[in-house]
Amino acid sequence: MPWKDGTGPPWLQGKFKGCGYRLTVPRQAILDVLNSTTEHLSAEDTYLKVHKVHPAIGLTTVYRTLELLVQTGMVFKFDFGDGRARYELSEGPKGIGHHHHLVCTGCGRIIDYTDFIDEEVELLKRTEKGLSKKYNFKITNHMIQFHGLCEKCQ
Amino acid sequence: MPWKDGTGPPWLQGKFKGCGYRLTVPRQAILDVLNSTTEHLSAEDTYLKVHKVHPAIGLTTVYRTLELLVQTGMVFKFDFGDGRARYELSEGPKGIGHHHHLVCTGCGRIIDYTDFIDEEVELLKRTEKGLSKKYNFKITNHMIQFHGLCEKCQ
DNA sequence: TTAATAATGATAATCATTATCAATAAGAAA
DNA sequence: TTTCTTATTGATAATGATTATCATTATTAA
Ligand SMILES: [Mn+2]
Ligand SMILES: [Mn+2]
Ligand SMILES: [Zn+2]
Ligand SMILES: [Zn+2]
Repeated sequence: MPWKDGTGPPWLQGKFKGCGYRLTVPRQAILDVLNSTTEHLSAEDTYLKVHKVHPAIGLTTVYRTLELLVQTGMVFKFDFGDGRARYELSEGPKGIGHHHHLVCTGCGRIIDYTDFIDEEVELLKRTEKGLSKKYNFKITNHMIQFHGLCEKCQ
Repeated sequence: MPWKDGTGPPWLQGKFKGCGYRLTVPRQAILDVLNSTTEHLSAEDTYLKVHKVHPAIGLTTVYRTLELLVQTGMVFKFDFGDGRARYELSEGPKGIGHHHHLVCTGCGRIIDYTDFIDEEVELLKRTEKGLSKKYNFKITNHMIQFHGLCEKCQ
């Protein structure tokens, strides 16, 4: 979402302040959890992990913070079809970079992949440019998922 | 989902029977509604439209039927971020063919697009082949969304 | 400090989706 | 047809993820 001071899209930490938000203990803790996992955590997953270190932090705050992180572009929110939203740091030191997902419709397993990204990126750029022009749409992000059956499930 | 008699992936109508399911009045009515709109209907949207012609058909049946249609591949289920699932005939006489979506994060507007699909299709094929091999994943479908701000919202 | 305001967390409320289960409808058998 | 067997339906209640409230607490600026 819009950065209140007009700065670019920063990542993590003090970047919060660039939007006029406070980087509080709960927010820091939630960022830490997201930054130290490769899983696709639900709000409750996140809450449980945060809870181990900071038992006082509530589920409501986790929901609120995740939403804030999504709005500021620091976190991506996904729906993999299991009835709860899943969150993932959009970028970070320990995190995997930009990637797409394979979703097993059998067991729900998610595979991050970055293969073929080069070709994809090139095409996506062209596509985004064309779409932006034709539909006068300001594209800020894209989402690609492949659905199918994983090794075990097929 | 799997076709009980081993036939290919058919569309609409009597195709139901190929799976051992009955093409009942409610199911027919729901298919008719989906087949006569270009909107991305939620379960309740669908119910309301069905209700005008068949007031006896209940919301539960709409949910069940939509899920069945999704499982049999006749309908795609989407999450555009507004808290309810959206459904669209995967293919049909009056429907638009395979396409992807532009999602406005401002007002929720959805734009179907088929532009650049040729290039996309080619790349997707290659990508799917590569991913299938590398991860031993049987890919059955893909989902692409571009998120951003529409004309009005930017 | 103190004042002004942003953030938090316990709780209750929403609301889309599912589970139940008795009543019906549809297809097969007689 | 008539009967039998089973799939389907719909009213209702239950579930469960997410949000709204609101009094309390933490943070920042004066
Ligand atoms: Mn991922
Ligand atoms: Mn569409
Ligand atoms: Zn699987
Ligand atoms: Zn818009």
